[in-house]
Amino acid sequence: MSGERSKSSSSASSSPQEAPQPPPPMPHYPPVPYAGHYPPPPPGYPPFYAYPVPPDPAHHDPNAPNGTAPPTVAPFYMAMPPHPHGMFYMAMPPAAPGYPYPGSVPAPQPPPKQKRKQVKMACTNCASACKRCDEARPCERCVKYGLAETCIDGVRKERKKGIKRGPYKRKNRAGSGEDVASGVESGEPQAAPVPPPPPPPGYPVPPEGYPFPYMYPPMGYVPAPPDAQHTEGSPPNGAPPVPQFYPTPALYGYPYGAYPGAPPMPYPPIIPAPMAASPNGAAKPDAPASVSTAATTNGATSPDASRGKKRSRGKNGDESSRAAKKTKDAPPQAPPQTNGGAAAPVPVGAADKEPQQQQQQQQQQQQPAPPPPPPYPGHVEPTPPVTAFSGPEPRPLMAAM
DNA sequence: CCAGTCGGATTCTAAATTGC
DNA sequence: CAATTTAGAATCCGACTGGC
Repeated sequence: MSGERSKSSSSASSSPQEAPQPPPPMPHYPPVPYAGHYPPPPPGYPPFYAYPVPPDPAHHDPNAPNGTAPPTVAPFYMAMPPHPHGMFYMAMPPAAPGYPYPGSVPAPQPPPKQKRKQVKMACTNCASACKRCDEARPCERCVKYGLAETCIDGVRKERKKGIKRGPYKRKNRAGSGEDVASGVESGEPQAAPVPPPPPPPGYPVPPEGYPFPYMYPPMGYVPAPPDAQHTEGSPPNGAPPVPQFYPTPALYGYPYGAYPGAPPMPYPPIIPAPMAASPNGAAKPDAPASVSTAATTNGATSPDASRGKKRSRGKNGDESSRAAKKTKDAPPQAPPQTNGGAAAPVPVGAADKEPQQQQQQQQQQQQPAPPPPPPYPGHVEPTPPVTAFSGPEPRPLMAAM
């Protein structure tokens, strides 16, 4: 995208060849004075304790990409308090509009960009310089540069007439005028609020006004998902895979110090599964990698990356090029594609995936039965990098009842 | 650092079309 | 004829360069 600051010529600051970057260091979690056993105890253990994942060379996959070493002390896992049988709610804030991660932290919304206001007619000087003008004559800029004498309005070219247009496509107006009025500034048409699904049979109804979504997870341990991360524990020679279990994500699933929006922890190591554990251990290189890649894809999307500019300044393009630009009515170029160019860098798949995932999640939430379908109920899509969580403070991940 | 240059996104606005 | 849609034209943001 874009010349990316074609400074490459001026300052070969960065190495010419993009060497594979090591995965970003794991966030430093504070040491936890817990020396509890590992893996976690069965239900009934004391609430809220954490422990480091012990190094386990036996689980180190020598073939792991990037020579990923087995985790030594991080991540920390935090066990959650036992829940009363029945259910618990996982409080999740409603997804921000357009944010493909329902239940996660609202996307860091950039401050609403102020709409550009332009003058009806820029003076000739400003217009030629492509600079901001104002209504005054002489305009501010001309005064500043001593061009007050020549600060005059340009002449707006007459619009072409007789342009044929196709049939107009009516924009769906939500019927009421109020709608239109309010929609002007609010912008996107908001999807109708979806009523929370009723709790599964046998489960109590969540309290009035409780934030949706909530979960009715199975208690205890659930079978490990048929996830690539865990398939390696399967016995060889085609024997049926040994059922592997691990706690539900609510009981077990967030790194110590997790905060809303933190990247999801990889599936924890298999627990009681007899001698079968993922060679990768808990720290699949994907986890940190996801952070790093996401960081580059999302937050770090350099501002100019979206602009795709190519600046080829002709040496002598001074006024000739300018003239060429200003008289660009001459070449009947391809239609400017009014809106198309603005194509916001929206992750193509994301928008489409969102409803599906939501639906899937909801469906799964309505099935309290232990056997979870492939997409693990608590499965969290790789959260976008939390570059700056500006929330007041970590929210309780869930509220037990 | 500042001014000049300029590609292209954004905004404006008039012509074309629709609906009452 | 007013309202609405469309698209041509203008504005100007922001990246970039060169001079001081």
